[in-house]
Amino acid sequence: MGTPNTTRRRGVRPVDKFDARRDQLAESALKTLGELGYARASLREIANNSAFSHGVVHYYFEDKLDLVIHSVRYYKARCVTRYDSVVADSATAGDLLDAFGAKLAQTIRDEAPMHRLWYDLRAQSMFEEGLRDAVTMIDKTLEEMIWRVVSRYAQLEGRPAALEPSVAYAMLDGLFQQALLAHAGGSPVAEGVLVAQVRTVMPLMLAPAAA
Amino acid sequence: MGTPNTTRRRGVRPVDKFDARRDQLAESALKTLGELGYARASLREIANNSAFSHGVVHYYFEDKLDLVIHSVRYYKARCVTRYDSVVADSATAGDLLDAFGAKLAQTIRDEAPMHRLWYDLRAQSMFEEGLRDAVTMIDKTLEEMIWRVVSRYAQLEGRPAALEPSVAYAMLDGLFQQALLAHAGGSPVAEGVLVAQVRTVMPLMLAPAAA
DNA sequence: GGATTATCTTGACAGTCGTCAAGACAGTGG
DNA sequence: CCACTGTCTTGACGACTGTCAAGATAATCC
Repeated sequence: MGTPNTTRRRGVRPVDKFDARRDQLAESALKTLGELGYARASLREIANNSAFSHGVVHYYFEDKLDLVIHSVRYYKARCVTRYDSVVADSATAGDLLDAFGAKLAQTIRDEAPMHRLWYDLRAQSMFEEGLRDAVTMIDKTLEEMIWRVVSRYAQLEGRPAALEPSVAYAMLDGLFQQALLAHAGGSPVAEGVLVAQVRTVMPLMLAPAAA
Repeated sequence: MGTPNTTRRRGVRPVDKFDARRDQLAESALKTLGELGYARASLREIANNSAFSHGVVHYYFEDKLDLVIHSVRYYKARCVTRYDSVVADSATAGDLLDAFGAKLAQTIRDEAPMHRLWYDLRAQSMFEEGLRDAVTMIDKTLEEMIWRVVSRYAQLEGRPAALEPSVAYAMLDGLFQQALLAHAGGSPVAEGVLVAQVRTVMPLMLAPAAA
């Protein structure tokens, strides 16, 4: 038997070969989790959708929670930069709204499974203590991601934002969630509706324009 | 063996004795579901928290989904009138905001398990086709419930609402969900924060006051 | 009261789950 | 070449799941 799972630390031989496998398993886990959700995605099914067998999971992870948390952290680390180009490349407030809307629509279209998994886990965290810390942390980084967009929008518009970051995030997240729900229900116009809604709501987040 | 479960129809003997037991089981199911969530609440555990044994569930319900859907429908039918007194009893816009905030805070405090269950089921509906119709329908009635508050608020304020019902609902639902998350995480101020946030956001939903 | 129905309990079924341990295999260092 | 360590597979365990069927109990009707 080799050394146990996550108690393994750098400094021993293969250094990051270990972490690379963890990420590889995380990738496969995300595929299955996005398909089936947290509760129905068994470790056997996750392993089946990978190059390995079901026993290997416990070689790289403490337990199912450890795998799931690592997986969603792994995903959100990439996902959190999704809107940075919107902030960087927009020269006017109108540009920003267009780019933001386009990215939101694309997210609904292309990454629906990942996001329904996120909402699943966030709800589970209210039941499962072990998920709470990771979820809270990720939610905070999402809030900061959204705030970069909103504050840049305020800057381009020349008016200060009138809402706190947490409020802006909660509102946009609510809209996004409804759109995802509609998309999951088969609505082909969910993304378009979301874009229009965001265009309506974003101006309300800034201090009123001087008359 | 008696007649099967839900294929039973009125017109036979006990008429509503059957439905009464269904509601009684739903009540017990809600207790367990609110405690454990959808995935971990087994039929045996639900029956244990009731006056009956685990086999009786299949006498009154087709399967687990049937029980869960009936339970959450049963709850939301009551819950959906929760804010009607806010609408009916408020004489001014300020009164309404106070009453609305107080009810929201009370809901977070007293009915947190029911609402985390609701968010759990709504997320599950994106994975489980069988939940989708019931969830969509309930979500619509919640939207209408919120809209009664918002439109009454607009009326008292003398300004028309500037948002569609779906947008108003999504925004407030997003705020409520964040508050519930914080409450579940142990924050003792979650309700108070929510009240303040709602006070900030509600005016933004109306057309700007004339200068 | 007896017969018939409705209701409820008990016990079992076929699966699935997370977890773990024993051993196979590969690669490396001596 | 041997020993050793890291990696992975296989098979098993106990527990739990939704579902169902057979029989006990209670209620109802003739």
